[in-house]
Amino acid sequence: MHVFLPDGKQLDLPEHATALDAAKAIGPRLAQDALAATANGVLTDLVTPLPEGAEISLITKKNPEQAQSVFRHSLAHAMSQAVGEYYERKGFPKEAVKRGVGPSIENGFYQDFDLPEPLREEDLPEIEAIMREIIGRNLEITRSDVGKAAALAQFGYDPYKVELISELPDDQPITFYTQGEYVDLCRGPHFPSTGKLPAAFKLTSTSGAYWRGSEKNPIMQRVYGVAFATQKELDAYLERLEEARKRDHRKLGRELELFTIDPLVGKGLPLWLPNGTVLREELTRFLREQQFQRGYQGVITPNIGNLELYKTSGHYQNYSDSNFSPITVDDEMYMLKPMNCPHHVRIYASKPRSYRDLPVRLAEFGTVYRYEQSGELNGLTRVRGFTQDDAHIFCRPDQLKKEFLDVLDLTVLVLRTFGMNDVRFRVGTRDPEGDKYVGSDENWSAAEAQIIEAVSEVGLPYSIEPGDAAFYGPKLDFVVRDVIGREWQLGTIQVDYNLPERFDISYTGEDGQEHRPVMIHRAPFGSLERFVGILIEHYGGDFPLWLAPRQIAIIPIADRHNAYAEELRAELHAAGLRAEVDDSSNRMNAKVRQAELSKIPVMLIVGDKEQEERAVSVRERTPEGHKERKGVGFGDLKAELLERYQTRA
RNA sequence: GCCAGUGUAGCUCAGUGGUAGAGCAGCUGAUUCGUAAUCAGCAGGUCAUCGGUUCAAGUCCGAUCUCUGGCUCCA
Repeated sequence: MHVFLPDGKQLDLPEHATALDAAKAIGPRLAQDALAATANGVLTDLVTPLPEGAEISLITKKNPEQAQSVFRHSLAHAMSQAVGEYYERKGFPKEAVKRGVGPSIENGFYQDFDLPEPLREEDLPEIEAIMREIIGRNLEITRSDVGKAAALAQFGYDPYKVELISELPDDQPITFYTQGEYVDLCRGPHFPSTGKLPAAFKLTSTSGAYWRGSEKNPIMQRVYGVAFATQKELDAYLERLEEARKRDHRKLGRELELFTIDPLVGKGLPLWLPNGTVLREELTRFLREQQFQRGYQGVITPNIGNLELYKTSGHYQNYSDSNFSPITVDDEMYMLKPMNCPHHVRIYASKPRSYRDLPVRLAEFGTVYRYEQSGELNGLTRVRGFTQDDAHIFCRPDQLKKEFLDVLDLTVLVLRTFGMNDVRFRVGTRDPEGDKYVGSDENWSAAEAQIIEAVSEVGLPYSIEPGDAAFYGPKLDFVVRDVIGREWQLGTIQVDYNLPERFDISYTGEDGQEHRPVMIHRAPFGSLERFVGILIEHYGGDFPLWLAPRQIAIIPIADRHNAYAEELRAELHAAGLRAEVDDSSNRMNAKVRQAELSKIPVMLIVGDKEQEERAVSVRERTPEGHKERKGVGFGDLKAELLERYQTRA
């Protein structure tokens, strides 16, 4: 057989040759240093036969980062072996440890176990030590092909492996990887020996995980690890985690007094504190202005509705798991509203509509309630009661695309305003196998095509995710990546041919006939709770002036400057700015520190000099630290701050 | 909901069966100071809750609740 090297040269090799054979043919030094390889761009290891005519490239200790998924996978095996030895040392027989899957993942790896007794997080350092022993033993990792019957016999004690092996085709050999005493069913690829695995790894956490990801299956114990080619990369990753902890909106939410969650009020039901309320009101004001410009009309609807409303809309039947239980009032059943759309449809239906009236764009900051599983609740990002920046556009089919593009434009504006430039679009289409969908195939296909056309016209990156659609129509979600690389799903736009049908709404066309409008559901922020949660982490609590709940701290140097400070405060306040005076008996240094810790973007320091000239000394927080300006005229400064506030700069 | 962990003052945390502690925040007093902590004093607690073991429980055991990390789910 023959393969091709990266420079295009052909290399002749014996039949069933592996990447190691290829390396040996090139030189003994390369064979020594080789860790893994790619064949036709796909990662493979040194012991798997190469495909005939493949373009191959060897990965050595010079570029181990190219084989990340390979060594992470091998580290999962090393961990799996270490956990086995850990329980053997505790006196359990070898068969007591049963294993699920153990793949490489982003940043590391995990392995699922069925253990004789639970593993605790404090046991992880010991497992890690055994892993390092296994690496120290420099065990050769070998590959072997076994027949199905032999494989079943070998893993007879492990029901998970038996299940996996049984599902493999009968006629193909099953591959095993072996290192020392440890054998595992595995497709590979793997590093050539445990001694060549990088030392830059760390076991981070344990968790429960259902076998094969289904709630109906038994729960297994999962151990997570992170791993990189070099210690430097591992350190950088751990630092990033640390940074994420500092930015955690739950921590900042408490420190900056933005919101609180009180178990007596109810879990998943956040209370917005005065500072957080300022933030939220700035956001809604911003969006209201935009919506006004774009021809939206505000509406207000109640927080509960007659059960019949949700039966008509289908929400009651389709989302029974996540609705709050109905309440009986007199002889009727009511439910906390899980969605605003049924109410908005009834507003549309409140009078006859002509084709001349369309599009009708109804907007509401509408609060909805959904039963989320208790284990899912998380700060502001996952709650049971939240307010959507919701709107429903009722339009003629020929207006759909224009309306859709306008919504897309609004969404992009929103994301840009908050500096969320790293965004991608996710088009959720039908799952071809699914049966939860309502409406005709024809309408679904039309809507899916419209969305894809609009998104590609805007020219932003998008992916198509079959099965991600809502039950009533396809949707477009926006996923942003924050400053530390995490992805968040924010707003959504959904085309809906179904609700107009279910509620039998119509408009009178030019031809005098009744026609069915199309609906667009859209929420650029998604939920205000979640958006604010993400915004807190995005800015790390350092909000731009227009959003900062506390914008200006006026710091008198001594008590005799308090009156002047108060005069400035009143004037800024009258202009609509949020200013406060720190008239405590602290020294100025302490007042500056207080303002810094509260992340107040602008400090005005006033002493004798300033008071004399009706000036201020300005200290502003910047990403690098702070910036100082002395002797700035107060009138100029007020104008400057007002300008920045009003333009949301 | 499931698995594991966690819970001590408003916050951050110490307290390994024998008298509940510290720093910060708060209050009072003194200090009036030029760009990240002035000093002193005072007050603050059913150690999540309920039950058990013990002469004695913040500490050991059980149940419940909260929160955390995951899993599953997410219109």
